[in-house]
Amino acid sequence: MNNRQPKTRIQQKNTLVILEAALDVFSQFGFRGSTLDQIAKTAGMSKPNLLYYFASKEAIHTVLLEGLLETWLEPLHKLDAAGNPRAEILAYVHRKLQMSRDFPRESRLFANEILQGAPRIGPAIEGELKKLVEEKSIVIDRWITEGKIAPVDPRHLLFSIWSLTQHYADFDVQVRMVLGEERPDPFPDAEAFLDTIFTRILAPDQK
Amino acid sequence: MNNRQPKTRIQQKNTLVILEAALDVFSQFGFRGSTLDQIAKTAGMSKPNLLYYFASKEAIHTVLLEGLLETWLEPLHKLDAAGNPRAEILAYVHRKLQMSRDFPRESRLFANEILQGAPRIGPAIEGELKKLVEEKSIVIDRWITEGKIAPVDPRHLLFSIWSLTQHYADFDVQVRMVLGEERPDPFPDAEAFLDTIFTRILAPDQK
Amino acid sequence: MNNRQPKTRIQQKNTLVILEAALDVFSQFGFRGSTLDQIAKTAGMSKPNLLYYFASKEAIHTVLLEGLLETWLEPLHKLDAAGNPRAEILAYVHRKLQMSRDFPRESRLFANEILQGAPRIGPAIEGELKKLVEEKSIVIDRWITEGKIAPVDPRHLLFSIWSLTQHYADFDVQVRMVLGEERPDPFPDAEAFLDTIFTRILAPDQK
Amino acid sequence: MNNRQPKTRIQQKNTLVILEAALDVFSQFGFRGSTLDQIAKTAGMSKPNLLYYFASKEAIHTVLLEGLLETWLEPLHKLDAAGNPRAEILAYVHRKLQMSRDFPRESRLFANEILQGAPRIGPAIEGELKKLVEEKSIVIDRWITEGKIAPVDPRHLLFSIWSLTQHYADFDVQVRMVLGEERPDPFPDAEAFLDTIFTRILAPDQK
DNA sequence: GATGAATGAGCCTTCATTCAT
DNA sequence: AATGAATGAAGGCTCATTCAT
Repeated sequence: MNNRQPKTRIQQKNTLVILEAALDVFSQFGFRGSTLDQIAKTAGMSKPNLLYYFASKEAIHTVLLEGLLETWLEPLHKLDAAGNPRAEILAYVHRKLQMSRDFPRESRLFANEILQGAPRIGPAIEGELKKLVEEKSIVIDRWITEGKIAPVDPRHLLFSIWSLTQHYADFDVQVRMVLGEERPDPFPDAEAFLDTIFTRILAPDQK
Repeated sequence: MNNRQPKTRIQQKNTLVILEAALDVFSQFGFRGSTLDQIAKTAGMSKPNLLYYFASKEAIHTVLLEGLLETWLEPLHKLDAAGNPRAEILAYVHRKLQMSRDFPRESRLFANEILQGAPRIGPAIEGELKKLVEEKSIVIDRWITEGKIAPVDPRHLLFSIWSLTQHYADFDVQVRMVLGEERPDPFPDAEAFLDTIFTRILAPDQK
Repeated sequence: MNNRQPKTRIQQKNTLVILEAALDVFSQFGFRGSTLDQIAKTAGMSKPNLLYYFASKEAIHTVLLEGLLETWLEPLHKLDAAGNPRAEILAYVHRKLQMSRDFPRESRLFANEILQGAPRIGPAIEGELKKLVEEKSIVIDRWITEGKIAPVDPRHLLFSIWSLTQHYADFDVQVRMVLGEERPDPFPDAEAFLDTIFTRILAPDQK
Repeated sequence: MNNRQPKTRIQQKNTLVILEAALDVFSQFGFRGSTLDQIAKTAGMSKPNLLYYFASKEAIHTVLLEGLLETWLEPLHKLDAAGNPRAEILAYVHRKLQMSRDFPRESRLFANEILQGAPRIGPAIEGELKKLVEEKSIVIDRWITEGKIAPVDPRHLLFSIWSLTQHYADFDVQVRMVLGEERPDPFPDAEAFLDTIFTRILAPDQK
């Protein structure tokens, strides 16, 4: 069963069920800390049946990671050099925060991979991500030169967007524990907060 | 070896060597992804000897975590309600960034624990950390009321400090990969960047 | 599919294809070292389809073995008490060598079974084969008494014929490796050699 | 535990116990047909303890095979070009038969390896064994030229010695079944038989 | 007549832990 | 204070077999 394109409906369904379960487990415990038993149990399937659909534990993990970086890059791709600078950056912040809300497990899967030294996704980071960051940094630098936004290191600006938004996915448990149960959903406040601070950071007429 | 206070020098030394090695390993692979073999090898010790000093794998991990939150809270404790508001907050940012530079493994150990759902450190977060955040939030809120800093959600302000500074430890691999080898040390730029943005965020006379 | 007599042509064909593939695999790796996957792949068939034709892995093996001893005995059966003694024995040697050339896999299947302690074919050996050897030994002993061939232990004579001829099937790999690639077919030389030595062994007028 | 030279007595003992047990099992079922469970049980040890002494199933098998070819070649090495031709060859036959009697499992281990296509010992056969056979074939050819022994293909003569003697180890089960329980030890008769036939084969004054 | 789907049992190996020295 | 020796439990993966279609 190495077919890239599942044929029957049951195959499509089970492949998705497995990936869903694996995302649950890998995003929490990392590759080495996760077991096929956990994934199988979460997927409601026997362990050998898992391996009927994927060749190995590694193969499941690889499939999950393969789609990940692309998904991760996409919001940054949309940053439009021709658009309004501040609006563009704020929109990017919003998109990233939206992803943390909608795909927190993917964010944690990524965080786990990086924490472990990016053994699998490293090449893609040194390749595609680095290239994209350089492209967009040029755009941001131009915006600064044109006086559209306040001067700021474009690379670290991007890092700050990543860390601030992904924090609400990766450290979700901590955020909720600290906020307490009276504030069950941190995202509305987070969105307002990020809006405020990036507006201040980028406002061009400052000293 | 359940003694709280190691007696001989060699015991003290070995205890430290083990904790050092365990920090290396746990911070990279998480609790479940790490093995005693790895720790023993890193510590240059036999596996049974490890367990002569600590009762179990769990025990080593616990000792590491126990000291951790305290270390993590300390810079925030120092935030002085009587000091200059902006200077106090910027100093806190500096201290936290300094910790990311000097103790990146501790930061990753913490990140791993949170990613896994904070099974061990959860109570401390819901207890001490939450309480401290509430205290300091009151201080910050007062500063805002007094017009010393610009209005901002104090809790999310703290989250932003944590995420922005810890990012340089937890995602260090990614940061270095994206910056490339021409910028071998990201921290000086990071410090300047964080200084800039927090100055703008907190500047009181904005709209 | 427990029918002894396959009905349709396609059934007959597939049964043969499976036995052919199984012979390939079993003769090389023995019963326990062989897998249905290997056999199915060699047969160009799915594993469940294999088991549609044969009840189990064991069943395939049994069918192969059942026909085997009969095939193995047949050349000895032909040893004619009324024929010319030396010619009869030499003809038997020839027939056995011919079988090593034409059915090496069957020979190796047999060798594997014996090496493993003859768990399945044991009874047939203690029964039919033993009986046949005793019969023919009496014939050979008579020939010796009559001075037609030189005196020799008839049982060990038969063993020697078996070992010398089957060696060219069972140890084929070694024989070819030792002879090297300049002598691609060992059988012509083997035939001449066996002819020579058995002629000398049986020549009656020796001291 | 990859030390070539076991240090403690218990290590020496256990290493030997394991190799002994592994020889039992591998010689009967081949590499793939054997399980660590069988070996562990035979050795009276737990499976993990086996792997404390040897890195893997493969490693045990390798150690067994490594010593094997050397042991197998040694009797042929002793074939002395300066000795009495017929006596030398008969002595070689005796030595080989003696080995079949004393080390039948080693013989079967070798047979299994060859039957499976010599995947591990192949190189040694194409190397050392082939070279030795060529050397000794030259010696035998000289003996023939000098009229000391009857003309015969020297390579096939060696094959015949191997097959005739090893047969009493590899096919021991069959030999004993055919001879029945009245003749519990086939070796004395075998020795006499081989003596007789090789004497006749090599007698120089024949036509 | 054939195959996709599924699994209990087993296999090799690793792991945390224990015991004896 | 330290390590060689040992193991029950678990982990990833394979295998023969079954079931449904």
